[in-house]
Amino acid sequence: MNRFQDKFDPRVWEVVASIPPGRVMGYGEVARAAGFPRYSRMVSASLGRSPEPLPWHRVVRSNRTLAFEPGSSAYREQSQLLKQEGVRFDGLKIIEVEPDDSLDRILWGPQD
DNA sequence: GGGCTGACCTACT
DNA sequence: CAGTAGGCCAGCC
Repeated sequence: MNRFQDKFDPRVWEVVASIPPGRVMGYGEVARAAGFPRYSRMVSASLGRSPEPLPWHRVVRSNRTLAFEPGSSAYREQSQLLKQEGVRFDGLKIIEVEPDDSLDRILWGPQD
């Protein structure tokens, strides 16, 4: 009964909520992580119907571009939210900021 | 049942 | 690296 729930599946919710700030995941990646390979389209449908506020802006296409039409209000909103978290853009493509502890190491020393 | 749609993906050219 | 083609799955006529 591993079946995607109508409207919204809590497993998708958990996966999306677990994406740390400054990092992004593809729709397909989220689907796999939630246990539903090839359900990328359902992930997008779920995000729009989430009952709770989710960091939906951290979910992007597998090619590292946003899923909205460039210039649309949704696109601007998502890109702004991502930039606030330190994500950089090279035109339409996202330059994912590495988990980059390089700076942390300089400031705080090796974590280990 | 058949056909179209969508915040998609992979493979191939 | 960009563009195209075919595949995927649930929801709604």
